[in-house]
Amino acid sequence: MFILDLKSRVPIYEQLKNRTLELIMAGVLEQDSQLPSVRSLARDLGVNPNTIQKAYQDMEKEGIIYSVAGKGSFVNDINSVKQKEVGLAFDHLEAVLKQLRDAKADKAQILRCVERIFSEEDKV
Amino acid sequence: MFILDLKSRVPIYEQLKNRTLELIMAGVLEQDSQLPSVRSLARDLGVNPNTIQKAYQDMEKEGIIYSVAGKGSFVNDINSVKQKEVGLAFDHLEAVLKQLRDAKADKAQILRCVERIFSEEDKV
Amino acid sequence: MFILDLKSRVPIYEQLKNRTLELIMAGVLEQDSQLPSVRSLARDLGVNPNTIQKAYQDMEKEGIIYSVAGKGSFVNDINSVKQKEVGLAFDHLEAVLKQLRDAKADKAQILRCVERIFSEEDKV
Amino acid sequence: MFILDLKSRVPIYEQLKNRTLELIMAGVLEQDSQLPSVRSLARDLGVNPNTIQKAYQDMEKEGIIYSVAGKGSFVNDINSVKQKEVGLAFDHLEAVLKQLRDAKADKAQILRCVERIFSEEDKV
DNA sequence: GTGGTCTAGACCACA
DNA sequence: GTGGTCTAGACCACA
Repeated sequence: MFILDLKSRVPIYEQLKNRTLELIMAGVLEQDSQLPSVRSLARDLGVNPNTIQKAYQDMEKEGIIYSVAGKGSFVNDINSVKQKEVGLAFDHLEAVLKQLRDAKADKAQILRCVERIFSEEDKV
Repeated sequence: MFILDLKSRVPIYEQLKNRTLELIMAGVLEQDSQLPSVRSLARDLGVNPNTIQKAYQDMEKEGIIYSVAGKGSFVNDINSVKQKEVGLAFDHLEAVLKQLRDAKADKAQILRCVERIFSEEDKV
Repeated sequence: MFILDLKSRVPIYEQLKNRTLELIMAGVLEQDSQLPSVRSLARDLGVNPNTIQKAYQDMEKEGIIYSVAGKGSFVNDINSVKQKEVGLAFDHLEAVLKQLRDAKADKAQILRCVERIFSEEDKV
Repeated sequence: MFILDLKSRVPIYEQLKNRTLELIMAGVLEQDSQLPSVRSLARDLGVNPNTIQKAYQDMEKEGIIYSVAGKGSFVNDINSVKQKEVGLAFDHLEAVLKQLRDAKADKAQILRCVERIFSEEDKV
């Protein structure tokens, strides 16, 4: 479920956060479902527990997950997370569209791209 | 023409590269037009010459500009640069669209976004 | 393993890149093997860390190595590197042969040279 | 006869020297033939006369040409020049062959390369 | 510990 | 003047 690219320049704890968000957005991780413990995930991924810890702490600060002492970490209310993610994605969309417009890209090609992506299946 | 956000986490030399690409894509910097010299730009922006140097050398390695000692730095053949940039932008577009699709975003809203951006003026 | 000629007009960071390529081509540095850290190599060679950094970053951009902050620098997929290097060497060979041909050099002498080099041992 | 690549990183005065040597090696410039004057060549090439001057001075120091005050610059004894050039070319040949050998390149392919180059016409 | 960014400032070759 | 190389040393994020 969690896969890392150790060669990537993206920090491992960022990869963990991104992957968790992906799993939430895709409905794999549901509200209040438990995340693997810091130690077990560190062991499975062959990574320093501090790195997992940092990812979890970040996500807790951002309201994505919550921790219960002695029990573990759990997925928080999903709707607010989803809403924020979609908002960010629309911001990115705007930025890319502006870039394409300024580069005199073909609007029709962009529309075809939208149709194509939305007619494909989604896989996580 | 060149503006920096010193508070940004984006490295200064990256900002310079991005800005130069923007100016090229917008047609402000034309083929073989001369860029400000390393030292003069450093002075104008209040930045160390080494930082400008790094941006310029990066861009030279990427084929965006060419530098000749004793003469200055100049914009390279623009078509290949433009083509590559548009290709990258479409890659980004695809990624964002997939993200929005997986998040069950409204396709109609995306199409409205495209129309809106393309009906606005572009400013550099 | 790494030796510098400080008197040479060839920049130090270029010498480092060349030497690394030699070690890769000779099979001394294998895929994913770790290079000395920027600081330790700088100390060993009596050179500023920035100079090592420049060599490593160049090689990373050229796809020869990959660097991950906090972990180190490692040799990348070797086959593509080897292929490119051999291609370049053949280009050089062609250029030199043309020069010799134009200078009316003796073809037999060139062939003897080939035989001689290929009957010698290679040392790295 | 003299062509420059202003985008090249090779200094202009080096390009001038290389081109002059090429013309000598190809027999276009014969012994005691006169080179264009510093001023006229500078004008023709759109280059600073100091740059031409530097190339001529270098070549005089290296024994390739000689200057007569008030008359101009002339090609020196050609045999010694040719001999030195061929010597250098063989040094390059050896270096490239060693590189190819260490990279386990195919000797037969190298021999075919020799045959091919020597069966082609030479053009200056 | 690791690599990445940046400043300050020197010295070089070239035009 | 131009860009290119290098030193010395600081501070940062990440593992």
